[in-house]
Amino acid sequence: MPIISLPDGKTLNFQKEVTGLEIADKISKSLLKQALIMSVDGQLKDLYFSIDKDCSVKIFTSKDPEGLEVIRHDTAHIMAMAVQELYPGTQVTIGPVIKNGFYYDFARKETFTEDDLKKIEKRMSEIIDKDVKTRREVWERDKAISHFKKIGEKYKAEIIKSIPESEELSIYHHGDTWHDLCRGPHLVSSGKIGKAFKLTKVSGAYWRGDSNNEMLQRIYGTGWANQKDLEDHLNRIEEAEKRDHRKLGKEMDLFHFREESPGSVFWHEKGWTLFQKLIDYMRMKQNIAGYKEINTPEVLDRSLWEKSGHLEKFGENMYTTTTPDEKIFAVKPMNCPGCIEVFNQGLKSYKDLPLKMSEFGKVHRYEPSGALHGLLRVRAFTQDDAHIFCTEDQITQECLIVTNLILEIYKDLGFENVILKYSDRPELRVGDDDVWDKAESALLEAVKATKLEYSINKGEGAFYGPKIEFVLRDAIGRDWQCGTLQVDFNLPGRLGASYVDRDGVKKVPVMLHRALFGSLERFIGILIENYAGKFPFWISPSQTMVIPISEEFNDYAIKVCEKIKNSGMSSSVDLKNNNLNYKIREHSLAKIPILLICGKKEVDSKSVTIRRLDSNKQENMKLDSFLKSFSALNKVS
RNA sequence: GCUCCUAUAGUUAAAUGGUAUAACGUGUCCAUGGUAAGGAUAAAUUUCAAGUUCGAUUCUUGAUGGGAGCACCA
Repeated sequence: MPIISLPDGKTLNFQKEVTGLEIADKISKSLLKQALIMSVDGQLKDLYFSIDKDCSVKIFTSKDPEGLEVIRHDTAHIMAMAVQELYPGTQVTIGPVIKNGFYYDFARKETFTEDDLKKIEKRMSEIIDKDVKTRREVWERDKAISHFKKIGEKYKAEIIKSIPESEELSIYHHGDTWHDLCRGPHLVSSGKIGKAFKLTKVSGAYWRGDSNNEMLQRIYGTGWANQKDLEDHLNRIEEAEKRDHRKLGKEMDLFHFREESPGSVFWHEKGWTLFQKLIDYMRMKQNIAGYKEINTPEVLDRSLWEKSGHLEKFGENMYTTTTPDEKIFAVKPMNCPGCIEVFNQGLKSYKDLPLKMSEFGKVHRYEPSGALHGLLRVRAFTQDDAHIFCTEDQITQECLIVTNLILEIYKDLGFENVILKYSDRPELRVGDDDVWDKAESALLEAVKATKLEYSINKGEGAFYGPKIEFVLRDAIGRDWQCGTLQVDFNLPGRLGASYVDRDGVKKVPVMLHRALFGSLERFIGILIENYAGKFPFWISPSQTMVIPISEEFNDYAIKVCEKIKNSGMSSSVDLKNNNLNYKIREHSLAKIPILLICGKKEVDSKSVTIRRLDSNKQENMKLDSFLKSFSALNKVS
């Protein structure tokens, strides 16, 4: 006689075993129609799961995340079913729910084409229209393994072998012809899925995510509760495409890439201006924070990289170069060894610590070709790097100071939403475990002290120490990993760094590695996408454009432009033979924040009429007051 | 690096087994203008290498670059 408690506190009494469907029916007809899945004492179950004892039940619809997830999961199953119907001999592997949708990995000799996706979509639609019923069975391990082997599904058989003995093996049947090994739960029938899904792309993916394994074909889909949500999602993708920094970089004449040097940026004047502005800004902030800026060579003898451990642990990513007399040098992939060499000049005392040395160092890393992606992943980039030499006692405090600096800088650039990722020791590493213990606990303590949200990534630290990464959220809700802070008990010792402590004994300092933007190149890519190319006035690479209404006012326009430049802002004057409308359109599309129009009225009153980007309001002001108020805007407070 | 897709004026695209078309941009000329495209005209293009073919920009193979993922990662 189960008594079912509902989320609103009410209870329902039943005379005998009861299913989720019956409970929903008892609550209301409309809930029965909308019900997708339920939780029984917090555990998600199929709606036809039979309940025989008292428990609390919650029924989910497409409005709940749980409901949406099961819709996506079922869509993945129906997709696999459609694929196997259309392409016999295709093996199924795994098909999980992911953000915004799902995918399923298949093993098949022939490749899936875009046309195939359309055919699969159509077949899925037909299966959904047929509203085939779902049925769950529990199988014996051995039966399951031999069954899947027999029908040629060797991947499924392998999956079963890796499932712990203690777990129940459930098989879901969709209709009479198709079944899949799955943990579930699933919808009652295929009709519940609805039609708000779309297969989006097909690509390769390694079996079990391991690049040593064979490659499968992965079909991605997006799935939603209703048509509107699907459209909204597709619109969001379109919006993101409009902001693509590779597209905007070309349109706005910021940079380009070319075959001769894949993954290295050719900065154009405007892009380079942006780059330099960020460096100027960082320099100012770091000066205040007590950093000493240095610069070290880009090409260094291989012996240094052997000593530091880079050649051994990072060698696959390093460029080396041989001189005419057969000496081998490496192009630096990181700035740290060079920085330690600077630290090593002259005797250091404990009184010098913490010693903060910054470097805008250009590093080269031979990244796999498939990883390259515009400015976001390049082979040559400039780090806003710094190394802080300190004692063990100072680590936590220094980490906190760094974190605050990072947050302040992100905020100035328009990013207020920051989370942390903490990564501990990787498999491939230098240094003893007790040293790692110390480094990890000191850094984790600092992470906790920031009171920011953080996640832990096991085994993803640098080869010389644990790290935290700073992830910021942009204007359209995407997360970007930028800054990093790493605690290093290893490299200073390897490269012979030391300081004289209070007791007169030489000791090895701890080194903190930190970068705030991470890579200037990457950060600029993120900035472009965040602002859709419409930069805040102070970092905009072309801040103002002066437009005379006709040739008659060229002299005045030139004078205005000169005055703006003399006040430290950038300005150009458009003397071309086009009409005003044309010029306004052209420079608005070029995303110049301020246009200054000069005609008779302005000449007579020594004023300018300004037009701000994305506004058609005309603001007339005296030239002097323009210069004054906009110079103030030209720096962050 | 792996799988799939892809490569045409400066840019975005179109077309074809007989060397290519449009728009924007650029140059020149006319129009001298008040807040998102005034008019005319000219110049400019098939990634590279092999193969098939009488003939390849088009078909095939390879290389290189680019794209979507995977793996790797700032």
